[in-house]
Amino acid sequence: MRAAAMGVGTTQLETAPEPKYWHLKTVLSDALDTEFAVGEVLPNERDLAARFGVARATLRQALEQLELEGRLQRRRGVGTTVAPPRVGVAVDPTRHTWPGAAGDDWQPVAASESDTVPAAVARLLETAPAEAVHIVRRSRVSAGRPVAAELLYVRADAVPGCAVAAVTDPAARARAVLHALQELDLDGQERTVELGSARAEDAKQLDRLPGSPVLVVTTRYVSQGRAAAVAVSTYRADTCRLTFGEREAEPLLAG
Amino acid sequence: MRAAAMGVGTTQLETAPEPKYWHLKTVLSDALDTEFAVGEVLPNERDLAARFGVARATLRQALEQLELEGRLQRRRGVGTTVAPPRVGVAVDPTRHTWPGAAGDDWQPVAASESDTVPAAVARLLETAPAEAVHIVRRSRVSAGRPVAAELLYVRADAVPGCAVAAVTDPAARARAVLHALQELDLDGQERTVELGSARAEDAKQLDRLPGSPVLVVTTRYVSQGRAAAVAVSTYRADTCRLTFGEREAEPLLAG
DNA sequence: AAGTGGTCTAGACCACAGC
DNA sequence: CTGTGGTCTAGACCACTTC
Repeated sequence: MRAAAMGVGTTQLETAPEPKYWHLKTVLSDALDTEFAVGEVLPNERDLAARFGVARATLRQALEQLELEGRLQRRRGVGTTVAPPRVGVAVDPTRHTWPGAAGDDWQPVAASESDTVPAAVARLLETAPAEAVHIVRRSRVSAGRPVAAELLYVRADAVPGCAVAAVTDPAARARAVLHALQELDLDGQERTVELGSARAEDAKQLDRLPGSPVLVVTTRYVSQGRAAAVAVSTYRADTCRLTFGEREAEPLLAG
Repeated sequence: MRAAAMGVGTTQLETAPEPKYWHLKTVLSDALDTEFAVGEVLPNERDLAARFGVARATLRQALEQLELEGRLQRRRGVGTTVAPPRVGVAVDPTRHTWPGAAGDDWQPVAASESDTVPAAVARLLETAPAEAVHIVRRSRVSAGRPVAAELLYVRADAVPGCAVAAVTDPAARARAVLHALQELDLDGQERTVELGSARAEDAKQLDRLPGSPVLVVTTRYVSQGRAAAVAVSTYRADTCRLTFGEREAEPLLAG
């Protein structure tokens, strides 16, 4: 088997002043570069741990880091495989447009109406407590894989309400809300990016376990001097590289 | 003691279909919101684990997630404290300027010259193998805390070389390289954001342990139709929220 | 010296995918 | 059913900070 090249005794883990899992990560990382192809499956964790003479928990700590850096992909019941380079997803089209405009590659999933939104969102939306808000769930797919899940909050009194309220089918309603948005003037938008962990619902949509690291992109859409909508998009941190600017940039890993 | 409010038996961990650490994280998160002030120190891990009737490793898994989300700060030998809200750091000044321009809050640390740069950087810089490159290390401080470490790669033949080469003091040399950059025309810049883990050197500069999660911002500066410089900035993911756009946005946590 | 979080071990059982 | 990664335990020792 291919992985036999990652032999025992070729590296001295025990004399290092640094943690074993750190050393292990380095060794594995080098092995991935030189001895494995994208998509190839690694030996299972118990074998790998034995091969390196460490406990399985220690081996897992190294694998976790490599997965965090987008080098590995682990699936329960299946195995650990070498991940392809991160896919670059454009986040900042130079053109400032509303969500749902022609050319954005988000797909509406469903919409509902609510008067309770997370406190942080309410603050960004500048809504009063119990003010009605449309909530649209969307999904972004790139290269056949789901890369992001989104919750879009739209102030109900920012869009002409009658046409939307009449729609009861969730999917149709989502389209209706997005369509109504396009009629508004867009003054500007502000974005933030931060690290988070996937909530249960987003995790399902992203085909990951709850708690997986995600890049949370928060966008605030301003119309007529006031926030009309707030989008909270969660991107898979392991597989995505967010790109800003005119054109797609080349891949670059952390190391 | 204050933490006594997070009592045993108030929640049923054992009947949940979801992992214990996940449940635990939720309970702790709620407790942080309602019963703790920013900066307050939590009971130590052994006590907390006993209080919730779980192994210390399980408790630590929950704490790890909360730290990842910027809710907690853990320091070896000291304890676990409640973290302040993430600080927003502006990444995309509307004005397109070179690094080192007046008004950017980066501080040059040192500079050296090298002909070996990471392969990914060389690709972005469009340099030939063994082509000379200036490497400037910079540091970004916000509210008295280090928030980011940066390595700036500048193509040696993009800047007038003579004036810089004569400078031997690393700090002075860093300033010289940055100063030389300002003379060039800046056509545009492209940015990417991805998740990474701190390398040993960056971790030291950021006052974190190696491997800590960081947001890696890669910027490519284009002059006269060719890349003149590439900046790789690593921001502390636990304490930072990157902001893009005209003005600073309000804080928003992942949950 | 005492107390903290960080690392590591050697087991066990569970949840899920695929045959 | 088997094999995989995911969760969990009850200990041990280490590195670091503070007194």
